Amino acid sequence: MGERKAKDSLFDGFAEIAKALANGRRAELIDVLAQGQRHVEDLADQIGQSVANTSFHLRTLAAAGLVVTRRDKTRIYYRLSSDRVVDLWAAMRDVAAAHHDEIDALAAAYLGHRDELDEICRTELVARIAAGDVIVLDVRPAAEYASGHIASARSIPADRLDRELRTLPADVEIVAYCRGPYCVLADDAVRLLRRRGRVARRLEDGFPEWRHARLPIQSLRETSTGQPGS
Amino acid sequence: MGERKAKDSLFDGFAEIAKALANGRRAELIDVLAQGQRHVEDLADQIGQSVANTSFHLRTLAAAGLVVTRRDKTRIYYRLSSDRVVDLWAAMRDVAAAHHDEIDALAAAYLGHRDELDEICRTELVARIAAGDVIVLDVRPAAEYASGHIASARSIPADRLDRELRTLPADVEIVAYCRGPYCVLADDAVRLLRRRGRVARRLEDGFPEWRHARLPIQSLRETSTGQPGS
DNA sequence: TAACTTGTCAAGTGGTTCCTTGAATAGGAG
DNA sequence: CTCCTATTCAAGGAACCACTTGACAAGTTA
Repeated sequence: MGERKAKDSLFDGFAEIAKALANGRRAELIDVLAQGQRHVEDLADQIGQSVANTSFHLRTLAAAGLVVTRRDKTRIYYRLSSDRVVDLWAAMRDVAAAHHDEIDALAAAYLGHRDELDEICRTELVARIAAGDVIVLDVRPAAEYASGHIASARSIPADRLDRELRTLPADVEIVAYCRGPYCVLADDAVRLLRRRGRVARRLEDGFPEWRHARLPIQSLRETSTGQPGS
Repeated sequence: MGERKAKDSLFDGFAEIAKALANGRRAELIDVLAQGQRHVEDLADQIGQSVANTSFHLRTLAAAGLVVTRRDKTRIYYRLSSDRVVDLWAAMRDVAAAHHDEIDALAAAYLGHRDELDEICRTELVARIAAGDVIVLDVRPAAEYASGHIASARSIPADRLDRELRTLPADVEIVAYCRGPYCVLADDAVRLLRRRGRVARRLEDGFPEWRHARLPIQSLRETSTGQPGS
């Protein structure tokens, strides 16, 4: 094999990784899987696609080595093959946010205006948790909370928040968080809480970034869920 | 616009970034541009493609915001739009090396066996440079050396090394470096130097990683070349 | 201004990707 | 063993992508 051809093949190999991420639906899958493992039907529902199509996308990701599977009873669970994939996904969002002009407009269209939400940064939240004068609220779906969440956080999925609001003490500030910087769940939660007269803010980014910063986390059913090692 | 549609559009936007990298030739372009700016004809030569096709690929990268252009006299120079793009490229290679089984085989086919080359790590090289008992050799093309190189390094492009060997003192260890972990230039240089009876090793990774580690660098023609700010 | 250089555009061809529909598997449950 | 459920496979059509060739555009130099 010629040197040129060998080099081309190697870089085609690198490009395979990018190809796997080069589709909006697969990007959404990575974003969901960054929260923890999920089964196919669940993922199909998350990205709003047919099960067949979702299965196809998952195989594409698996072929590129970005996700791996595990069977548990009748379900097949997919998860990211390592934290490196989370880093890659974060790097992609960073570049997109910094250099792809359209992204700002698209993010605004999806997320709405964020200026008034007063994000709280991770270090400040750590201090507030230590001081004990704040409630940390995980508004992601229950399965994601089970897979791993901020230590001492309480779970109220976004779609049940209005109903379960009464179970939250009224005189303590609430900090809501969700999947990451491009997830609406915490934004919507903060807006709802404020309409109901609570003092609420949004945590910067989301759970994967908190874990990446090696801040304290917990998970339910430690053995069967949780995140990749390696 | 529905929430689903807005979310899909946003993630399609992220996928645009990956699409730009989802081609081996474009990946090679990024790899070359990580060394510094280059003009189109030069880049076409580097990736072994026609100027027209190279121009097309460069526009694709530019549309995704990964590269920007600057005209200088009759030439148009492309460079990466920021260091974030270098990070993204590094993250991609990391994931590929860790999870895509094929990559190992392809890398071996292109690079040959590296075991015998004894890489030296960056921190060790910093100490050896301070001690002054080593020659650092940049074997990349002259244009890349001019755009930026390890402080105190000397430039002898790989294709001239055999002829200019005599200008190197015989009793000092030589450390060669090039573009990065997937570049053959330093490997070939070390092999050649050893055949000629010199003591030589290869630096881990290459120049972009050295710069990323914020270790001392220099460049010629500081104003017109060099790397992106931001 | 005219001639030249460099880079981009346009059209065409062969190949690949995405998503839908409907059928096939592979395990677990009864 | 048979049924059932979750997932995967296969076929097909519309859309998109890579690379070639040859023409065009935008500057620079004389």
